[in-house]
Amino acid sequence: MPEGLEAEIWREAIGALVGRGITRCEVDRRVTEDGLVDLVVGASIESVSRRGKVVLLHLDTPGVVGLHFGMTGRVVVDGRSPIERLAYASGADRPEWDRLQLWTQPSPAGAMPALRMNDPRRLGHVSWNPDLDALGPEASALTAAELRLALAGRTASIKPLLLDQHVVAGLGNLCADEVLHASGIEPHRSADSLTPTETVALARACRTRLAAMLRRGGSTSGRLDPERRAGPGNCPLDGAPLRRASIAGRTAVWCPQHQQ
DNA sequence: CGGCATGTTTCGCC
DNA sequence: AGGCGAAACATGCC
Repeated sequence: MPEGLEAEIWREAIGALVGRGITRCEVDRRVTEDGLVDLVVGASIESVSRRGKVVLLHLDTPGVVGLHFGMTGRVVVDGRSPIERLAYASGADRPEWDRLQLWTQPSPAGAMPALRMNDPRRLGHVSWNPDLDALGPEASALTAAELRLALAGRTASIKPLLLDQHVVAGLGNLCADEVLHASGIEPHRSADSLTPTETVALARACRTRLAAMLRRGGSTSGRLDPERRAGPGNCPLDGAPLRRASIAGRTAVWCPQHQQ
């Protein structure tokens, strides 16, 4: 489930913890940086931010906790899940899948943790002072100039490049298909074949489509999503049968009619 | 049972 | 050297 949009939804929800002190922390050591527990207990959460798909808890200690969600991670804040509809998790939420639990003062009702990250597949991780320098520009605010620079000299297909967080940060598989669909670019196209007009359109699609999908609930709320679920259906823009193929190991869905 | 999954890192091969 | 694609990782679900 988690792409940059889900990270943004969770960032906002975790904002409810700003000003609280961390009284207790339990982690799954297999996905947590060594020593993190001792560093966070006793600290207060000063702010919560996001970079790409990473949610950042800024502490007064100081230091930063980075939450990365992999493919199946999700967040529960004060016992509430900010995203209810989980395509891959189908609502299951077993205690043995908890990878991080934070208790705070003030605390929510009962003895429940204020923040819990639950991740069955364990591809997510919890880091201390994550290095964010290598990340590309933010997809949700991507300018044409930033995209042009990010793609300069690259010859690979545009779809896998958009998924590379060093090139652009925040896009996942569903959103990458969505912005290519919206800007009329075929996913196999090599980056150096894009015209200036296409680059402008693609950057704009990142801003407008991601904003629209965020309002509608996240990365499963794109125009392609209903078709995607039911098998590659028809293009919501022109009705042509959608095509599905694996590109660089990930499923791509596109419209052969208007994506050239 | 086989195949697939909203992600990242690592490994060979150009 | 640097970029690319495939494989690996770990686990649940259809």
